[in-house]
Amino acid sequence: MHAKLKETHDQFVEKLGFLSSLFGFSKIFGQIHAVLYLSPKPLSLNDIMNALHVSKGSISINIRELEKWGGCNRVWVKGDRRDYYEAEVDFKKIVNKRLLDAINRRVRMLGDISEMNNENYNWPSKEDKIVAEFYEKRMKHLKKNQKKIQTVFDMITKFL
Amino acid sequence: MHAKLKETHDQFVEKLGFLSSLFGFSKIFGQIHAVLYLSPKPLSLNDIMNALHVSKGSISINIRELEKWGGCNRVWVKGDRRDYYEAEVDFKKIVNKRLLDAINRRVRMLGDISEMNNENYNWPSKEDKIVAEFYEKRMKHLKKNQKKIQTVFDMITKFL
DNA sequence: AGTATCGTTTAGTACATTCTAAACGTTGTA
DNA sequence: TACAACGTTTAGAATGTACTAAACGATACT
Repeated sequence: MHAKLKETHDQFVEKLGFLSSLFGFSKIFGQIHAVLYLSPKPLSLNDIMNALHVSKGSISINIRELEKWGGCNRVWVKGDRRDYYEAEVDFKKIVNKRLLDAINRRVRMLGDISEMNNENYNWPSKEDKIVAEFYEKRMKHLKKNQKKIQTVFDMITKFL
Repeated sequence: MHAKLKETHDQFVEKLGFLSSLFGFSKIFGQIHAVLYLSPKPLSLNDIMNALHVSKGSISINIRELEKWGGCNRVWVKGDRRDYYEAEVDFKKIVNKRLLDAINRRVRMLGDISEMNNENYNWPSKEDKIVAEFYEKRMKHLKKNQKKIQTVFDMITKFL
């Protein structure tokens, strides 16, 4: 392959790997997707290994993670024992499959926290009652904001 | 303070710390915000230190990080040398200040990557030309999706 | 001036993460 | 049945991150 194309390929892989790490995934995670994304045909573990120069075990683990997140699909090549993978290019599928779910779980977690409350408790001291009321105020405030975030994510889900 | 309130407090701190770590921040980062959020009055470094039982240095670093992200404000208490902090409770401010910027930077990075191209290059071999065309196709596809994501984030910015 | 109290910085350490290399079980093949 | 090729798992190493404790400079007070 021409050196110029190799350079384009490698730069793309590197940048997507970096971006992947910024989003809290591992670097290889993004790099594997990049390699698959730039390949016209499905690739085996060994192919990816040669492309990235990382150990087989590391790829094995990361590609399953990538598959879980909907970033690639396992394809069957007739007469070949190896597993082949191709990049999932439908952005909608990638996002919908798990990403929005994951974020949603976190947003709902906020809602759960805001459910914590000490209302209707008979406080022995007056100071405690004041603190309890302040906490209650905060919890309500939190719940309000959580609902707003929830609305935003519902909007996104519908838009994509 | 009543044991029941203490428990509410500590659970809230723990959960927000956990949530913080899930979003890629440090645990303490979220815990500090939680402590400030549940305090009716501004707190000093020492106050937070006592509340969380972590070293002063660690709090110093993390609270400045929190301040950068718009999660708290430094307030001046007349006649007191210490720095005091209070939680930023305006959710809009927290998000707008840096969070959306940070995400936007990443989204735009995707756009930059899609600008990589080998168009109008005179390929010596026919195979290289085919690969180059495939790469070009992918870059266009990437750019299309990047624009979609960009639109979503513009929507969010306007909504919040 | 001398001292005490701030917040910051830093060197070292504990911890978590992520990789490699090798062993492993499984499956197809001679 | 023995062997080769495959993907997975795991122990250990390398790396990165996050904390503590202590030193530090700056500031207010006596």
